[in-house]
Amino acid sequence: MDTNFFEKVYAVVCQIPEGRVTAYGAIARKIGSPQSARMVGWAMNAAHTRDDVPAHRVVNRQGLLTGKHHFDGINLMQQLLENEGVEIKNNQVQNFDRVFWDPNTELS
DNA sequence: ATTCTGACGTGGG
DNA sequence: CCCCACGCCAGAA
Repeated sequence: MDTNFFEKVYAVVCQIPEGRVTAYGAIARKIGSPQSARMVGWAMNAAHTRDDVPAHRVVNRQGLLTGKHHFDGINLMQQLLENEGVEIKNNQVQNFDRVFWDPNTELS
């Protein structure tokens, strides 16, 4: 929470454009800990209480909505993404390559 | 203080 | 191609 690590994660996640998704590893890489992808997920867990952090836009490397179970409803994450124009099928982001937003590439 | 687990990712067998 | 193990850091029991 107070740790700068979470702040970094929030900063990146918060910058994810609407209708786009990113991966935990991509964020981890951006903040300087490419192998700490787990922490990114953990940070999201804490972030899920914050409205400022669109945790629903963060999926795993496969494009799977792995964290959907942590949301209020199992469909909430998918609903939010679909609402933004992201097509989801069977917990998987369709056209993942197209909607994928890499903070290292797009954000610099 | 110690131990385990966790919304991942990569590498090796 | 499928399965297993390791690494990373932080928080909770």
